[in-house]
Amino acid sequence: MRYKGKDILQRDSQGLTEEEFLAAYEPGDYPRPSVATDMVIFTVTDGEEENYRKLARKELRVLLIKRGGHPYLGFWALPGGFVRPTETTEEAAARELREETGVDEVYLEQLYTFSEPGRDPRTWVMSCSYMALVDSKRVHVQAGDDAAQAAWFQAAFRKVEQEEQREVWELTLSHEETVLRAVLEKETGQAFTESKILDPGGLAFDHARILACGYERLRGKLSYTDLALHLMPEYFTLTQLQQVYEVVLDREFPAAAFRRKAAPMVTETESYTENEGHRPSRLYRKNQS
Amino acid sequence: MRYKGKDILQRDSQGLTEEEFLAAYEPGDYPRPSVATDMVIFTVTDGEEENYRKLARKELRVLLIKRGGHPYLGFWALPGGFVRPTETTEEAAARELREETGVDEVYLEQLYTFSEPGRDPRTWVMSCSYMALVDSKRVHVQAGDDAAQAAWFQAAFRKVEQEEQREVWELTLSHEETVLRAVLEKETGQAFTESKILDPGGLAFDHARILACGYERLRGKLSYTDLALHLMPEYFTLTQLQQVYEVVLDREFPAAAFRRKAAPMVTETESYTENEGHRPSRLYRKNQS
DNA sequence: AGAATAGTGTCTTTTAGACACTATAGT
DNA sequence: ACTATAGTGTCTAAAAGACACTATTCT
Repeated sequence: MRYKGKDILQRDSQGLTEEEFLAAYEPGDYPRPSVATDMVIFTVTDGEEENYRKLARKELRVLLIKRGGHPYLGFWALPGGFVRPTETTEEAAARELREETGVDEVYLEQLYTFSEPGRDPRTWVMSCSYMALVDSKRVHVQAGDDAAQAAWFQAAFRKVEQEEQREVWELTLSHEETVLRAVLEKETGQAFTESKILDPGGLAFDHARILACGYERLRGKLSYTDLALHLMPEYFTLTQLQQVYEVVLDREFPAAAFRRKAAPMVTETESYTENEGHRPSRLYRKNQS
Repeated sequence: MRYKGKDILQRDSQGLTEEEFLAAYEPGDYPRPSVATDMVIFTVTDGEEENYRKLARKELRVLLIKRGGHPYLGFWALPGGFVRPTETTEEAAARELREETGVDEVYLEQLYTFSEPGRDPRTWVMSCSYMALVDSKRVHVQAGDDAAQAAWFQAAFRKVEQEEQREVWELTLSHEETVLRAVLEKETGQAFTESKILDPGGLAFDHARILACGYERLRGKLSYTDLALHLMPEYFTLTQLQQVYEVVLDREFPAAAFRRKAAPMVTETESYTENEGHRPSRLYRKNQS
């Protein structure tokens, strides 16, 4: 008896108990979709230092994989793969993440399930998408089996047009010489799940929309959760944390107010940065728990 | 050419163009799950009036269907059904909603995709869940084909225990003589998507968890969006709107502050309530757009 | 000394809540 | 006149931003 209070002897209109029903059950020939997971994996890295005593600017990066087979051969795509019958979509995502980046035990959050019948030209494929936040120091990218090439693209996401009811957003992804520029349109007030891809900009499938959803979720939750801490290494300064907020939200914060707001979610340590060419900064860590 | 800038003549490692590849493509025999949608349909109705001149208290209600076949024969379940290959999950949800309640063009939002392999004892079934918000005046419940009985259950959702890292929540659903009481446990800070069902309380499958997710989403978004307006009829008073906030969030608001906050999302009309046994109240409507 | 960042104190502005007060139809 | 709700004005408290000022290490 799987279920508290369930009357296992109750019979249906055919006179069968549930046990008998399940023993006789044959999956009908309703059509079934393939279900894949696609992942938006975010990390924050240091950009170029301009000057020995200036701090390095932070950059938000996303992992993309260059497709080595049809469809979308040669296009850049989010890492992902098919879900197996013995695992949840989240376990599938965690498995893919481990295979692609070698990291385990990272923050993982389901974004949205995309199910437009024509989104994969091969067959009926739904994509259950996830967002992962990883500390760049723990990542070692490995090209997977079917991946021709994997790279961390610097990401930017900006509103480029604002009309009465309609907004146009541009997602720019760059890695060395390669620059991908996707353009999406959405209704004001609506989420990017309903957005229209005006230009996929070299991204495979509907991955521009999935990326936009990941960006939107990250930005939304940053303000009212401690999500940003999952992007930080074990020890970090409050200025580094502030820079992560600034690069993700694409705006600046006054230092005094930021420190007041950040204080309750971090724990102060007795360590300081050294040899930075200026006053040392106290190191903090995520709150215990 | 489906895709701007796509080089349709590029050949893969087998020497095939994408067109040739797709023509030759055979869906492999990877196992595929069935995908269903389950819907948390919320509405707000007037409770009993105690007194001819007192206002009726608002009640939050959820539509449940009594299962007429195995598995979970006789249990109460969320309305739902399987997704067809020609539609998105959202279209499937809208179709179910139309069949069950006769309403069209309502607010519909994807919640989460549940994929635990054992969640349906028949076979591998993922559930892409949706939340719908409908104005109770537009609803006419019709029992569907496979539904023995459909009913609007009054819903309440409360935290009943709070420990260091763990919270226990109780979901109470009542309709006439029937009272369902589900109990869920979750980690503090985590969402109900990851919660554990301690007692399903007479709800089928993992529907207690799906309901909890719907409640959580509704509560979360109420504070920073105009979601509540989808639960309102065309014309309503600010007090009615306030009551919707109060019944959903299970707390009271000071009227002056509430009216300040609500003002920007509604448009004032020149109509007033009549024959209420006290001072008439101005009627408002959702903002144009 | 000078550069660059770390960190704090305090003033102002904004927003949410408290609360008293006035207004008005219906019986 | 009384009941119950509608609606507003104003004070207070809390939080967010502005901004000036001090502190500290490395070159």
